[in-house]
Amino acid sequence: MIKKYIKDRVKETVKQLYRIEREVDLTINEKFGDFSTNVAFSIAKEMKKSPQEVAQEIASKIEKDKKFAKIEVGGNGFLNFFVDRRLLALEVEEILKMGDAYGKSDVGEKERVLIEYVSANPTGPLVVVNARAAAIGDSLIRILNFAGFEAVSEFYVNDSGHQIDLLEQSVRTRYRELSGERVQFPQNGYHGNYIKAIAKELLDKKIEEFRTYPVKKIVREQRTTLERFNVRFDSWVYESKIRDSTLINEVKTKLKSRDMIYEKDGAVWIRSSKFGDEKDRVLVKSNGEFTYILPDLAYHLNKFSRGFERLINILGPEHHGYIGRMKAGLEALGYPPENLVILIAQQVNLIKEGKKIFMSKREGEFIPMDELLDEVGTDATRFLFLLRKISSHLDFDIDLAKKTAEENPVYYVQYAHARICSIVVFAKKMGVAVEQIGSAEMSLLNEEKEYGLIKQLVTFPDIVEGAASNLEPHRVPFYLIDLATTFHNFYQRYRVVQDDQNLTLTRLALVEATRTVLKNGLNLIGVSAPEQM
RNA sequence: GCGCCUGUAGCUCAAUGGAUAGAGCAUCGGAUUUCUAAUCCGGUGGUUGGGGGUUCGAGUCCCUCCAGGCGCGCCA
Repeated sequence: MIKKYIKDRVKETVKQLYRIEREVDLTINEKFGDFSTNVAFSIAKEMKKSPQEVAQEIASKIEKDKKFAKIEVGGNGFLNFFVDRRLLALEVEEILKMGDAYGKSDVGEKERVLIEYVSANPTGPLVVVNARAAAIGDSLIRILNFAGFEAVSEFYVNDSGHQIDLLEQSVRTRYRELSGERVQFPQNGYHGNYIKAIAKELLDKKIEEFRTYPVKKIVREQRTTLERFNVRFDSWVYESKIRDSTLINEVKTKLKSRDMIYEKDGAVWIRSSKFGDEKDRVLVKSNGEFTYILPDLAYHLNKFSRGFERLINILGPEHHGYIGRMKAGLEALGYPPENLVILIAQQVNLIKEGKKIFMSKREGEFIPMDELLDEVGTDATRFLFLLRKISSHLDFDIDLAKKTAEENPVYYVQYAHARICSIVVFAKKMGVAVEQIGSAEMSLLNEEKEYGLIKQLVTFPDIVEGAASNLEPHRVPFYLIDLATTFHNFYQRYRVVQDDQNLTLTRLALVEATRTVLKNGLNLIGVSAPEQM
């Protein structure tokens, strides 16, 4: 907990000297000591002193602490800490002791968060774009829970409305065709082959159920695909249930009592423009049907009523217009809009044979997620999608993905893990008492590369915290690549298993700590940590 | 026309407002009698789309222009 120690020490000193509270961030930069902070800059402004002056004051105050070999003030005002080597080495013991729990924290303060993602219409198989949302959502859940939040995942099944009517008509038509009738295919119907397969199944089983049967089957298949992708939802909520409940009326009544709805042109409107939406929206069409807004508001109210403090929705870019509407709607109902966070996972352009593919589920042109998993694999696909910020647009060349599956950095990280496993196996074979690494003599660590590895390891908890509080899962795989690089470099330069038994045990402890962090990190992004490759 | 997202090395992408903008791929050159060469080391490669501003400090924030993507329905 050396980083925490430095942070606390600086915070405490700042408080004593200037009577103010400051958060302290530590960064690693090889050129400037072990850990650095820029805390003096912000204080300098308030105290009307120069950053160097402030940094010097803090440094002088801490200097007598034996835990630091040296504290330097950079020319511009950075504080650079040089940590006592023995202390750094002890961090390895800490990691081994914590094991699977290393990196966990309680920054989330048990905040109850619901993440809704994928939520694809039950009108066809999941496609490649869904994989991006799935990878992001599932990893966020894992990261948030590791960081002390209470995060739960949910899939909302839109099993009502226009698109389901179309699904029903499409299946019915194919069924009749198969029965030998000549029928016209519905306009805007779903053309995919899976529709014919379902119709065939119905015919074989002699079931004439064109609505609930296809929906159930498609949802079941979507779930199977997600499980293949290491994604499991805590709950599945059906739009039909929300519509049937008393919730819709509650929303209407509540809006009415707050004078948030009115009638115009035979339709019922919500005054969403009062809360920043571009314009008012229709809730009930003049033909009496609901638009999607009413059930969606009811659904979000339902989420809040289950005790969630923050709702996170992961949506595609074509839905960004939805943000203003939904927030305005919630505000009209008296809920603070900032409790709804909508993450737009930017689009995935599929490139095949150098050309962008126009994807339409309705026309039956799309690449199923299952095909991607067959060809690229779960680990590589997850890593590939997570290796980008949520807001970054992404051209996904499926041919290249297949071809470069072997060059995927995920294998680089996994290889580091497998390598360590094989070192341990080798050590055992050589008669090293591997089970005693817990009591290895850490002061035997003596090389800068060894300390460099430790410094990288102790950064992991910060990475998890940062990824959680900023909702940025990509920080984890990037960190893992860095860690693997540091490890491979160390491995190339120094032998772990060698003549000196004590040093062997010490280095085994170091690489085992590395393995622990690699494994914990891979687990956070739902990627496996193989013991051999 | 209005709104959201994006623009960083040849390509794909990083960089809580912090020190000399970093990785991978590609390319060029090296490393293994030893725990996995799916590895390591080094070289080449940049006016961070253009222009202004804010400040101790801007790839990051503000304004403006340019380019690309996506939205702007009583569809979801």
